[in-house]
Amino acid sequence: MQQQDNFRVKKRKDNNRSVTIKDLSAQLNLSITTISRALNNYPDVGKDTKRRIIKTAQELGYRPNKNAQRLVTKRTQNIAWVQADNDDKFVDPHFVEVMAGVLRGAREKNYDIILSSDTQQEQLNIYDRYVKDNSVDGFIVDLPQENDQRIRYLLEAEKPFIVHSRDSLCENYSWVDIDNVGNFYKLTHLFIANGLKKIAFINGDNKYTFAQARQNGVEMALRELDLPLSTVKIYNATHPMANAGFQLTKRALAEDNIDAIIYSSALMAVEGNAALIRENRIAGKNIAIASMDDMLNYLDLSQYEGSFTFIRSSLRDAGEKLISSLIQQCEEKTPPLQTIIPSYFILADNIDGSILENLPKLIADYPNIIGNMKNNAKESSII
Amino acid sequence: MQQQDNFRVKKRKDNNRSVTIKDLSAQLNLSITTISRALNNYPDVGKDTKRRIIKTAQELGYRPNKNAQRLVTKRTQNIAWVQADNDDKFVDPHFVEVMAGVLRGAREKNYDIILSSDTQQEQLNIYDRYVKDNSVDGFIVDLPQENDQRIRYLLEAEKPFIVHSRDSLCENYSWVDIDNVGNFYKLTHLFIANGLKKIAFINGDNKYTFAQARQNGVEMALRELDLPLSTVKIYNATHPMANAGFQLTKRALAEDNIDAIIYSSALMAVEGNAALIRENRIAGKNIAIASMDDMLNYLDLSQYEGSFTFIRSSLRDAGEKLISSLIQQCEEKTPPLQTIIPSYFILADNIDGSILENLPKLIADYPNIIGNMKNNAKESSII
DNA sequence: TTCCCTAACTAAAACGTTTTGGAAACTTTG
DNA sequence: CAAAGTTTCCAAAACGTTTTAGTTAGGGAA
Repeated sequence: MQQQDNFRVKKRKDNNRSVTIKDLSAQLNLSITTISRALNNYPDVGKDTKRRIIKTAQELGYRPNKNAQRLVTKRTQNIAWVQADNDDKFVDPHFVEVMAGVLRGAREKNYDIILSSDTQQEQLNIYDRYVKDNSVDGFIVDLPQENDQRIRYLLEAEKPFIVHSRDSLCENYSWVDIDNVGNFYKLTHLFIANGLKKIAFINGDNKYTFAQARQNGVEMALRELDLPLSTVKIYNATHPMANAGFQLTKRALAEDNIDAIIYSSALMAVEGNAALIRENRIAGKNIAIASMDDMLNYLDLSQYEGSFTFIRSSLRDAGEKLISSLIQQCEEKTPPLQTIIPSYFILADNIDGSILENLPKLIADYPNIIGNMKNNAKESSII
Repeated sequence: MQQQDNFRVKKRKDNNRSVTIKDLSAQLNLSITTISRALNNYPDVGKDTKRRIIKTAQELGYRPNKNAQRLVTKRTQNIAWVQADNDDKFVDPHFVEVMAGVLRGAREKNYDIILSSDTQQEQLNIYDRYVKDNSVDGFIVDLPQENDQRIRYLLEAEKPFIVHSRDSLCENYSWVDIDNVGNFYKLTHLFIANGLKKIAFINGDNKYTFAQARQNGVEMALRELDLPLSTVKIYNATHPMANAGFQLTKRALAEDNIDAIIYSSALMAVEGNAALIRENRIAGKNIAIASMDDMLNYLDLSQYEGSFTFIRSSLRDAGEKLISSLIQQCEEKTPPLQTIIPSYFILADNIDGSILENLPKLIADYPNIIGNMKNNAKESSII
């Protein structure tokens, strides 16, 4: 045995072969079992032995072969994140922010993120492949639509997953979301209370539940105030972002005599501002502007603060929460984890926010409306 | 044996166990070897048998266990992409565009992308881990700096990799880049020939080689024209993007009596335009503006065309080329693959581009300058 | 008939771990 | 001193593939 050991150690440099547990075993004259158990912190290995093992493992640069580990443990420490790539546009730039959070959380827990993309029809095949070929432990699901097929698939397959945003049947699974209903409910109240009469709401693509929820929030407020739904005219950016902010703002200005615009994304708000300037509409002067602000690090909004009202929430925090909840769910069987990421209102100088504090309590049961009002009330706060 | 088979097949549903090659073997009364060889297109399996095997494999939804495959073949079909996450900012939004291309190319070849992030110091540890624990076949390296430690590490480790952009010692490895030197050389010539006297160049962070190359191109043109380097005043956005466009434009306007600005990124150009408007400087009227345009799908530039000059190049194409070259390199031992992605000039209405056609031939040997002029001359074209 | 060749198949080893089910040596207890 | 624990170690099986090194059966040539 000992001879073989030395032979092995000498051969180690050949052909860039990795150091294996066998090499350690040879070097240390210990069984493979003992080494494995030492490195995995089992209690049944002597203190000195353990120290010795760890020391030479480091010296030789030993790293357990992940694929062997994964084969036997059936756990991969990989999380899949499949992006939609329908047309040649692809990729919401908000994705970058979420990703930053996800990657950070993954790193902490020693997980890796497997990223891929495909058309909506093909996405399920990717899911299926990942499930069946054992390459991931769980999934991150993005931008759900109502009755989303990915959610159905994963529930059926009993694979751990977590959804960023949620649909209206959000009972059985984990998600991370903001309080879209409550935020836009409050915002509508706020604008109406400040005397605004005719509002354009430039929302995202209505096929996504986040956009539906925002619309629901707006309409809930209007109903509560006994105002016609037409008080807020809704525009949907069917392809999110690309130029929609500019074009839809132009349309909104042309079609009605509006005194306020609400944007569903800061990217659209900034684009739209260019259109406003051309029409001599100045935010905070002769028109009120509000926007969701997802804190995109590459889009500096400080020049707009004071004249824009923002609902601010951190996508990065959402990303970190997504991955940490998902990993928890992969490692221990937990009930679904559902989190609301807090949002804050940053008010334009000419907007009086006192109304927000006196808003009627948002109560629990709007059966067909996305958003659990109980959570909202306590989590969402105002600066 | 046969009894066991049936037992196995019946048990398949239990506990969500995946279908294995053994199940197929049992079901079909064939050896594991034959099944493996049939599915991998070996010639030594009968036609009928092969058909039968493929049929039942599909019926049972068999997918070879990736981790077992990876263990024995020592090939993972995984590519690592490690992002820098230094401070709490992180993530160049240009990344999204490149990613779209990379993911698309990966999907085509059935590869997966493993994405992770860490601080610059820690990144090498991630590389080292991936190499030693056998979890990837190759690496994508982003935003290199001069004498980049990641490149040195990977050359040393003899792992396949490809760099987006390049350093000045770009001989030994694969990269995909645009002709930064040539583009900014031409642009400078163009502006000077159009009578512009004092230019601000708002460049990226100078620690990256792409920014250095762009500066080199500008200075090469000035030297050729016997103009002082101060003709173009260079500003570096030390943290790329975030608000730099706005702030640096304000500074540039305050510090000199400039008649032109060159932006290294469209994001900065758009931000900067807001600052220009405040000073009553109108692009194409009383100031000339040029910008690199990486075709960010979420940033619509059509409203600026005509008054801005753009150097346009597709990051998505770069992404696709990156991954396809890298995979090729992983699968066959090839010499380094080096690609220049073409760039096109889109001229502002008031800019005369005829100068570009008569530019002195860019010739080969600028030893300390990034960019191989031979490639540039033939690949870079003009619309 | 015998020998060789080819086509079609297979048993067993290997990949590098973890896990199972002990065994040996040493300590404590009565 | 024997019995009963404890501590520390280990051989072998298992994970699910691919690959190596064949074997078997059948057909054709001599």
